Amino acid sequence: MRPNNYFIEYIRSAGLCPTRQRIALAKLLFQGDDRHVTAEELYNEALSEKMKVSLATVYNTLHQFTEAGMLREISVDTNRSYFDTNTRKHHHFYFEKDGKLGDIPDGMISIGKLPEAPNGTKIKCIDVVVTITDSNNDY
Amino acid sequence: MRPNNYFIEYIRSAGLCPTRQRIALAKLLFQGDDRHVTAEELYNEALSEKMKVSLATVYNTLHQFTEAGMLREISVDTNRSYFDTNTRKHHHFYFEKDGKLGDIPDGMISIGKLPEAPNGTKIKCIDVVVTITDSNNDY
DNA sequence: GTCAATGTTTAGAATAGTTCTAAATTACAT
DNA sequence: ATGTAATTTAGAACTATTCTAAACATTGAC
Ligand SMILES: [Mn+2]
Ligand SMILES: [Mn+2]
Ligand SMILES: [Zn+2]
Ligand SMILES: [Zn+2]
Repeated sequence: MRPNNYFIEYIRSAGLCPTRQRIALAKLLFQGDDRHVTAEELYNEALSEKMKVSLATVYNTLHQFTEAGMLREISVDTNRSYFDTNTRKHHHFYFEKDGKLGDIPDGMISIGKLPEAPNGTKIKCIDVVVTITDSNNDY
Repeated sequence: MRPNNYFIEYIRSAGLCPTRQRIALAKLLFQGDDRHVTAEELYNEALSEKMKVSLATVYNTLHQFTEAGMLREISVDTNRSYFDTNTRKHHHFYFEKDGKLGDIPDGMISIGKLPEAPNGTKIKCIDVVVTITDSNNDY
């Protein structure tokens, strides 16, 4: 159970004002284990904890935290964005059935040599997604 | 320049009726080199070739072709779906600047051993996306 | 060929996730 | 405390996509 101050300092050190909403959302995000959330999920958690925060603020905050390197945004499903509290290098399982993401520990997957990025560009990131499907839809 | 009949047979062999719209879209998709298109792009191509087809049909057709294994759907950007005419195993560059995809030939990347899929599930596919960014946004 | 049955297309409405707007509120340096 | 800049908010707007249900095309039997 981290002290309130931990979150305030974390937000401040990212160059953002530690507002009531940002502190509360940071608590939901960074209190426990690493997680993969959608905006809507986080908003609903906030509501059920009786927090006073708007959906727009949840979106703003998720993007600001991402911009600040506290979160990573992941595109696996074209319908919703996922935000990952684990910003270390790692890859993902995508469980199609329930729309959940799971981490694949780094080292579990190795990437061979890559073609060079064209001149004037550079590789920003490499994302591996292993999509998991229910095995009983294959007859 | 493939004959009309080629497309008709291709569509038929996928278990779909070779309708005027499906034939014309198949021509746009499978006439030349492999491509990565969005629904909107394909629709605009169709319009500029004076084809009579609706956007809903473009979406329907892309999904039916995907279902039938003629296309592969790719999620790199949460705002739009890409459809790939190359259904062989291969991975992608994503050029963030212009929203274009490029193929990474298979063999260029190697994936190490993976954790097992949980019981009752199986691995559907493994997708690697190498995001390329303009190198001048890094000071 | 005709015809019925089934499959397909379509325009436009609807949906859903996300972003925008501009007014109200809050944070914080002085 | 006060003023200024940053933040939040409700709701409207936006955009990609899907749905609806009526019109139309394709197919296979005759
Ligand atoms: Mn975003
Ligand atoms: Mn789709
Ligand atoms: Zn993760
Ligand atoms: Zn491809």
